[in-house]
This record gives sequence, C-alpha cells and structure tokens, in this order.
Amino acid sequence: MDYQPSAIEKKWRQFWKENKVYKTNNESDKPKYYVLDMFPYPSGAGLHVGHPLGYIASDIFARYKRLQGFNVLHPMGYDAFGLPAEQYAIQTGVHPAVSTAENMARYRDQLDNLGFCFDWDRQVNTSDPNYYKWTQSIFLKIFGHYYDNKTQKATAISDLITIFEQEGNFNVEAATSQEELFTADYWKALSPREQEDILMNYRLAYRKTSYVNWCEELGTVLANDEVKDGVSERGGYPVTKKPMLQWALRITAYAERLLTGLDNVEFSDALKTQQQNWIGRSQGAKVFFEIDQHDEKIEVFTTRPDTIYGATFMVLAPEHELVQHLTTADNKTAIAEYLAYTNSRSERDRMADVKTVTGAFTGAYAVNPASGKPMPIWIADYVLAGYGTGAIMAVPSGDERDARFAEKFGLGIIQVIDQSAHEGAEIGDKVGTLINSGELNGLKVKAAIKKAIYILEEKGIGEGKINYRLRDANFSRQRYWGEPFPIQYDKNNVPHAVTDLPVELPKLDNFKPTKEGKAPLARATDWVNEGGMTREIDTMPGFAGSSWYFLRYMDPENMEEMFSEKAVNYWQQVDLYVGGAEHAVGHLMYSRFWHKFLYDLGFVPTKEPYKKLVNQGMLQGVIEFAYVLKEKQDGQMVFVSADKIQEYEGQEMTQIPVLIDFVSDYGSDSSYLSAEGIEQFRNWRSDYKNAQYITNAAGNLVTHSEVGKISKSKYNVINPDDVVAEYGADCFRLYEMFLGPIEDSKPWDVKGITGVSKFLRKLWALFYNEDQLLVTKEKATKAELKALHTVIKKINHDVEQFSFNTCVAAFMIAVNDLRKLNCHKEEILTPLILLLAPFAPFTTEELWHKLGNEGSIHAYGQYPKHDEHYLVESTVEYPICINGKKKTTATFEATATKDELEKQTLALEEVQALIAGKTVRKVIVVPKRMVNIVVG
RNA sequence: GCCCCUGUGGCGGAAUUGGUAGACGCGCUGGAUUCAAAAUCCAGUUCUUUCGGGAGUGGGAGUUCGAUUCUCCCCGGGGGCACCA
Repeated sequence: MDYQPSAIEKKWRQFWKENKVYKTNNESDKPKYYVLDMFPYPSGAGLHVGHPLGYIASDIFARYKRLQGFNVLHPMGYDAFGLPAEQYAIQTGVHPAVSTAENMARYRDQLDNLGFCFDWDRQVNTSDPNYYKWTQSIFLKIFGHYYDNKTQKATAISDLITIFEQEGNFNVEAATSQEELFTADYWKALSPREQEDILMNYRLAYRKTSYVNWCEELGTVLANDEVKDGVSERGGYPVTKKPMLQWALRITAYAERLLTGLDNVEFSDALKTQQQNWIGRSQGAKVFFEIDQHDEKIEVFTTRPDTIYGATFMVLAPEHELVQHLTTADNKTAIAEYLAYTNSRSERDRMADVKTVTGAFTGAYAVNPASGKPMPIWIADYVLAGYGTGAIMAVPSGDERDARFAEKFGLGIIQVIDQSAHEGAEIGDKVGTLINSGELNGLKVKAAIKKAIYILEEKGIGEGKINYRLRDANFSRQRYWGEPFPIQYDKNNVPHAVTDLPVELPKLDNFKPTKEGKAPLARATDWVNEGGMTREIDTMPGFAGSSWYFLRYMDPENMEEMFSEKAVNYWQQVDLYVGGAEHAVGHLMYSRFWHKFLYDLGFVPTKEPYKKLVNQGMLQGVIEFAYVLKEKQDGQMVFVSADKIQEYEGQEMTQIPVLIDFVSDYGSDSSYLSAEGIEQFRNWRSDYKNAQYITNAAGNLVTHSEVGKISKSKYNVINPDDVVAEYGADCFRLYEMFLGPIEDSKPWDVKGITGVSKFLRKLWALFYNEDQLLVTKEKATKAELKALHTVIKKINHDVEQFSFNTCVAAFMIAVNDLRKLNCHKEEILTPLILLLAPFAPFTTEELWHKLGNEGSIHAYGQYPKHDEHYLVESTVEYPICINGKKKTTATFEATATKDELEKQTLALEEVQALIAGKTVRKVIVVPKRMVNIVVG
C-alpha cells in the first residue's frame, strides 16, 4: 500500500472528532499544562501559509506534553472585532457579523485541515455577546476602581468616596491626575457632576480629552496606520488633529509592576528590553518654576536636577496649556505664526527633521529658583507635549539639543560640570564635578543629584520623582464593530454604569459615521436614548477583547461568571504562549495590565498571565512585480520584461504586483510570465487587456521578485490547503518546522518540501512493501537500538528547546539508518512513531493502528525516554592532537576515566615518538572528543 | 542617534554551548533502473592545490593548548524606540 496522505488524514480527522480525542477536562489526576496561541483575526483573505507556523509549533508542544502525561489545555478562538470587517461592511453593506462568521468558518476548515489538537468546545469569539458581556464587565470593574499607591493595589472607588467624605483627599496617595487638595466639607458641597469630575481623575478607566486623527473629507477618525504623510491613505485627504473627549485606561498606575514583573517571566531578552523601553522608567525630580507677573508655576521633570544652576531658559511644548496665557502682546504674532507652523507639520515631519532648530519667544520670564536669574520662556516643538510635563528647564551646557537652541537664538550658556578630570565623558554619563553651582560646587554628579533633590524638597519647590514614558491607553474608538461601552450619561453628563449586561451592539444598516462626524452608533437613536439617558456611542478598541481571552478558555461556557474560581485555580496561568513579535508591546502589555488588575481584585491567582513566551518569526512571501512605463503610449500601458528594461533607460518605470498564480518559476530569480501567463494577466484587469507587452526573445515577460509580507494586496497569498492537497498535512507541518528556527523570519519557499515528502514515504516503507505489512516481532539488534535511542535523546532535548528544525533532521537520520539496517521491527518502530506523533499526527495515527493498537496514539500518555545504555560503545576512537593539531588516533575503553585516558595516551609509543624531547606542559582530555597534548 | 537581534557553502540552515565546522534538506554532478521521462536508488558536492597539503564561519585585533562560540573595534543585514528633558 502506498502512502496516501489525503485518505489517511480524512479518516483520522473524522475519528478524532467522533471520539473527542482532544476534549480537555477541568478535572484530572494529571498535572496541567496550558499551551496558548495568539488567536487570529478572521480576515477575508483566509489563512495563509504564514499563520500556521506558530500554530504548528505550539501544536507539537501540546501533543508532546499530552504524550508525557499532562492534562493539556490547548484552545483556539477568534479575535473577531476589527476594522477590516467594518470597512468591508461600508463597501458592500454586508453586516460585519455575517462576514466575520463566514471568515471564521473558513478559518476553522483550514485549521482542521492541518490536524491541530485544539479543543474546539472551548472556542472563544470576542464579538459574541456571551463573551463581550464579560469584557464589558471587566471594563466596569476598571471604571469602578482607582489605584492606591500605599497598598500598590486597585481599590474600589466607593472606598475612595468614603475617605473623601471623612477627610477630603489630603491623605490619599493614588495614581491620579487630581492636583488640587480639598476637605471633606468641600467634597460634600459639590454637585454630583463636580464630584464625578474629581472621581474621573482617580478612576482607572476615565474620560479625558485626547487628540485623534480627523479627516474632514472622509468625515471620520483614522488610525495612525491609515494616515500616510499627513494625508489619509484612502483618497489622500488632509488629516488634522482634533480634540475629543475619550475613554482612557490608567495603565501608568501599573508601570512599575509591569516593569518588575518582567523579572519573573520567560520572555526573550529582545522582548523584555522592548517592553522596558516602552515603559521607559527614568529617575529624576520635578521642579516648579515661578513666572514673573503670573501666579501659575511651570512644572518640569528633569533627570539632572544637579544642573539647575545651568538652566538659562525654559521651553514649553507648543501644545502646553500656559502658552496663550503667558504670551505677551508684542509676541502674539510670532507665537501664532509658530503655532501655525508646527500645526502644519505632521508628527512624521517633526520626527524626521531633527536638525532644524525652530522656536518662538513668549515674552514671559521664569525665575531660576537656584540662581535667582531670569529665564526667558520659549516654545519649541522639540519639547513633546506627551512626555513628562510638556515643559523643560533648558541646560545648554549639558544637553545637546538645548545647546543648539541656545546657540541659534543667542541664549545664555553657563558651564556647571567640570569634566576635565574625565576626558571624553559625556554629560549623560553622570561623571564630572559641579562648578558655578553654589552649594553644589565640588560635588560629583551622583552626589549632586541627591543634594539638589534634598534642597528642592526643603525649599518646597520640587521633589524626587520617577517618570515613565508609558502613556495611558486610549480606550475609545469611533467605530461600529467593537464592544459597546456599558455606560450611559445622565442629563448632567455624569457617566453611569449599565449593569444589565451584555449591552449588545444595535443592528445598523449604515456603518459610516454620521454627517456631523459622530461615531456610527449615533445612528441607532432609539438605542442611544434608551431609559431616559444617553448611551456612550464610542466602542472599545481591539485590545479589549484580547486582553483576557486566555482566561475565558478556562471556563468558556460559564453564564454566571467570567470564569469560575475553581477553573482558574486549576489552570492558573498560560504555561506557554506562542505568537508573533508584532504584538510585543501592544497586546502583551495590555493583557499583562488587565491580568494584574484582576489579580488585585482576587479574580486570578497569578501575577502574570504568561509564564513563558515564544515569538515566532514572520513567514514572508515573494512578491512578483511587472515593470511598466510610467507614461502610457497611445493611451495604453506598456509592460516591459525585466531583462529588457535597459533599452528603456531614461524612461520612468513603476512596478505592479502580479498575482503569483500567473507566474512561472515563482520565487526564483528568473520568474516570468509565459505567453499563457500574460494571457491570464490580460484578463485579470480591464486596464491590462489591451496593454502592450514587451517580451524577451523567448516570448516571456520576466518579472522582478522581492521578499516581502504575504498579503492580499501583494497577490502572493498561498493557501495552505493547496499545499496540503498536494503533499498532505503532515508533510506541510514537518516542512514548515524544517524551514529554520521558529523565531526567525524567512521567506516561504516550496522548493525543499520534496525532501520532507520523501522522508514520509521512506518512513512508510519501513512498515509496508507494496501491500504487505513488513513489521515483525523480532528482537532488535544493538545497532537498531542505538539508532532509536540516539533519536529519542535528540528529540526530547530539542522539543524542550523549541528547536523543531533539528528534530525533523534527526527523524530523517533515524529513518535512513533503519532503512540501511533493513529494520522492520515493532520494538523499534513503536517508539519511533510515538516520537513522531506530535509532528505528523495523521500518519503516525495510521501506523499506530497498523501495529495493532487501540485508541489514539495522541492520548497514549507515554512518551519514549532514551536509555543511555544503548548509546555507550565498548571502545571509543580518540583523535590525538599535539598542540591542537590532529596527529594520530587511538582506541580506548569507553569506560576509561579522564586520568586513565591521559596515562594511556602518554604510554603509546607513537605518541612518545611525536613528543620526543619536548616538554609536555599539559594533557587535555575532552570526553568522547579528543585528547590534546600541549608541548613546548 | 539610542536599544535589541543577526552575519557560516550555490540556497535554507546544523554544530551537544569553548573541543574533528558545514549535520539534515534543497540544488547541482556523475552512475544504476527505464524504449524514454517521471519517480526511485547509489556515489560525490566549502574553496584551493603542484594531490604532500593550504585556507576557511562579514573584516581586524585579543584571551586560550584550542574560538562559528568569549572580549574589544570596524563593516553589512533585520527589528524596535525615537528631539524622552
């Protein structure tokens, strides 16, 4: 019988389904293990060959753990809210729920086709009201809590209100944007609206004005991704920043815990540093500067309070709230002009152009609290509104940017650090001795920083402070296809929690924003005004549903709770999380934040959601381009073969991606459109129908290949189903693992798959010859046992290391060895297929049954362990080296110790001849490797 | 500019973590089989050579008996952050 993957795979897919082989229970005598994949967004393009890379790896690991006797949770679901479905709806009128359901069904088919061991009874869908009911419920919990810095814990807002009623906010230490202090009497006298405004400064989910990318022409808010060079990606219309009252999550309250928590998880160093940079902790001081003729003070953050004597001017971000207020009459025009200038520059322009120094003087002066000298107050866009306080004290003798600014505008420079004793050191290195700095003179930088903070605190004009780059997360989206907020506003615009959950998305047939630019949900007027109040019409962002889905898998059908205490106490946390590095900061940071919040409230027993994380690299594709002349000729497009473009020198060319199905020798350097391919290409788009095609001598249009993202818009999506149809799912799985280390990005290339395909047929041939089953009960020889145990040792080691490419190589070697030994013995083959079962589930299931076993190999629960006994030789041949150069070889007892080997080596006549007359300095014995004699 | 990762045959990539560099696969070259092709099988395949060897893991130094592996400098590729006070 030939190896026929399609027949085998169909059979076992059915068997697994009927017998619920992968059903996981929340109760078991076995130890638990939780393997999680980042769930996909079910896009219209379907699954492509890149998606399964991580899924295959985690599937192998899950099956491996199951065979080792663990109770493995390995679920899958869909991150089903998102922009593409909404845009599709706007274009076609198909409701996002409908297109999403279709896409999910397609994904499911494609995933099943690859033989994954997901427990589909636990499927989660973030757009299902039974799921987002709990997302809304968590939001309300966040809304109902503030962060108490004393206990380092989320605490109920009701507790805070009690404190306010008893003693005001004098003793409250919280993560807050509340600056004013107030008494209990003051609090009690406030209107509900005023009280709520204050509470908003404490709530972990709160409303604040933030800026969005607004496109007047499209009448909608755009994501950063949708804005290119200051204009909308669609249509190229201008985009401006528009202030909008939006929900935000106070993730900054958890900055320190998110940072220190990294010490206790197994993430790659690269990922940890990325998260550390994102949080961006820096230690310094906040300092208040008085302003001449004004009551307000300017607050700045500085990491170098020691340089305060060198602060000769101040710079505010153009968006700083005091700018208008401080500007004097004669400077109004200049400031207005500068504000107009910065407003015209997109964020990208501002970032790209670091060299140009710009700014404007407000006419106002602050006072240097240390030296008492006046400091002109300027505005400049090198100071960012979003970082620190949006204002700096400028120390031109210390900071390079301040120096450039002072130089350009002729502002004073005072040297405050003597670095003569520290040649070549930068000020940022925190070395040197303070000069021109009053009481700080003579101190080393580190000591000066401490003393400066002490003095600031003593004078009551500043204090030591830790600043984070991390910003609170914007939590509002002006979209339809997301979780509605469970919030209603009363007539005083005070938000109230809606406790009757879920708040379901109302049905709409138009998903565009309203004419006034309001979010699409404003169209559902009855829904908005239900119950005499006004509903929040924004929806939650994509990261809401994905921030806790791994917990729902533990108890997905629970209608009373998010998940039961029992379930979460059993599964604890994700043991292994596999997913793309593109989520390094966004999703991972937000879900860690939510998890810590739930921990504070006692819902989860662990501080971190993920114990270990593996980032799989991106599988890239080859994009095929056809060259086309920029200028049409006689109204027609002219396509030019890549090997003929020299003939068109001086004429501008552009490249158009070509659907790879038309391309011959796809992916190679010499890919081309044959006459037939050109014909298909002509019929692809009406524009190309009558175009001219300048082909080469062979009549082909040579295309240009580039490695890039696999994407629908690049026409290079390869459906795994097609590969599976040709080679089988097991071959596909093994091949994707064989491509290289799981963390590396690499281009998809089908060239090498024949090698893996051959391997599977060779494996099959160990069992079958034509129709005859070759397997015997004969006792295995020593050589056969050695071949087997070598591979067992290797596989167990590599699977733990997540090194699957080397596993596949080891299998190939084992099968080749057994073929050479003509081994068809059950004693050898049973462990071999057990070993292979995680990698090639269908084939091994078939062979397992052929060996007369019942049930599923994947539920067997006894992964083979290697026995060192079979690997030990009686004698070992050692290379003998003199000073590292191999001179001869000698055979020794395998059991010989290092000392014995050394003695025996030196006793050899041949060796004595080699070292004749020279002094032996030392003998180095590397077990099982070599003996090196160092002479001379 | 800063941070992280990375550089090995024609290609994807191995190297037990300092111990025989190039496992395994692709490709290529021979050969067997075949009327022929596909498929399959066997052998070879880092470069160089006067067939003794010699060189060799981006380049240069260093540590070591010994370096793809550790240290420093430089160059190239990828990713992240970005006027961060």
